[in-house]
Amino acid sequence: MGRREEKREDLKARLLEAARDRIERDGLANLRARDVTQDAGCALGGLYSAFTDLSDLIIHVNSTTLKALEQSLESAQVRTGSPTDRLRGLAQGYLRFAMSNRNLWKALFEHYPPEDTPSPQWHLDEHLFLLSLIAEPLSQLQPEMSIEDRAVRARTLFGAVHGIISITLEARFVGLPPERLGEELDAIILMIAAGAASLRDG
Amino acid sequence: MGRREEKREDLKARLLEAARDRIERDGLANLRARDVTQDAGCALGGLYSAFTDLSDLIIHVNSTTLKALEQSLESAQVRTGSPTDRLRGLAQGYLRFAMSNRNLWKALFEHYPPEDTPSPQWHLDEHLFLLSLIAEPLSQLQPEMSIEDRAVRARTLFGAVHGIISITLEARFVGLPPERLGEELDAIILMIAAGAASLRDG
DNA sequence: GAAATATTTTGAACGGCGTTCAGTTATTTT
DNA sequence: AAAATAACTGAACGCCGTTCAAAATATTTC
Repeated sequence: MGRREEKREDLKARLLEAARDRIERDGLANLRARDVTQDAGCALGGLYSAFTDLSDLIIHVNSTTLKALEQSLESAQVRTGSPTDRLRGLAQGYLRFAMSNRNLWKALFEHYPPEDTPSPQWHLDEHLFLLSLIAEPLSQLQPEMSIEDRAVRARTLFGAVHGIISITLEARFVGLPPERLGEELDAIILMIAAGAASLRDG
Repeated sequence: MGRREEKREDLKARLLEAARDRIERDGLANLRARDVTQDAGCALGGLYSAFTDLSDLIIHVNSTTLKALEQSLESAQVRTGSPTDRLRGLAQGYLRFAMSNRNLWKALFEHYPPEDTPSPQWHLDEHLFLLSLIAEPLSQLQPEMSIEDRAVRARTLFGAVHGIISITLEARFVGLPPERLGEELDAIILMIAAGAASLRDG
């Protein structure tokens, strides 16, 4: 029987859960290898038999966070209504997720892998669903745009929405009053959609 | 004579310059107290007589970067032309500064002070010029808006522009192709301005 | 099932880091 | 010039991620 593989997978799962819980509770900056391995019930070195290093473990936590975000955005009714309303729904859904999973969400962007080991391609690819969710309503809003241009524009829109949310929720320097985040986000999407239509139709 | 104060100020200046150079060359993540003090020609402990700690030194570097950004944005001809063009100029100026001072610019947002010592108020206040630069053309674009709402909206616009630039220049996950950053930024500003006008005028 | 072999788990030890502080040196005061 | 005061020095501390020889455990062989 694959008794060995079983235990290995079990250890990975326990470490993943322990790391996730720690990040959720205390934030990524307070994550310690010693804490995680203690919570997972293994020795310090065990981390390095299950994962490459702490960065690899964090990437796997971020991977589960991205899957939860994907679920959250797809289960919202963002596939109905006008293109503009769908974009608004996406932005509000992203905001809702960020607010109710703040530390996990922040960890998505706070973690910098060591310079000699960039994020693996499979993890980079996990972000693409975000862009396809945006690109779809965009194709109705700006049907004359090429697919490539739309892909670029989807990234631009994500950057704008993410930027507004993150300067506020990271609570650094020039953030908005949090209670106005929702309306401002909505206003910007409305302006962009209206502007796109107005520039398109002359 | 104030020989003591002189030397103290001289040490501060040397440390500041050394830290700035290191950040500029190698990025904030590679800044080391031992490197900085060696470059500045003092012992390791000297850092802690001139500044509270390394975080304090970084904040002072970021302060000089903000002043340079302010200079750069104000010397650009962003005080002429239509409100929309002024916003476009600001966004392009911010982009230009970020690209030609990438590591210093990144350090503005990469540095997290220790949790028990948040950024001092004087440094938070140094960011306000950005908002006032934005708020001014905004007051022409949306004259019916209250001052408070405009201040909030200025933060929103900054977040959007900064977000688009930073997801690209930080080269993580969902960035744009860098060569299209300028045009996308411009397109978004144009859409927002056109959208604002169109929603305002019906 | 026992011995031999292969694999995993363990945690003390390592090197690098920011920070401290007692001892030393330099400056100012009397 | 002596005393008083401030500044500078760098070895030492504590914390961190990571390694790896040794111990524990699992698997294979006979």
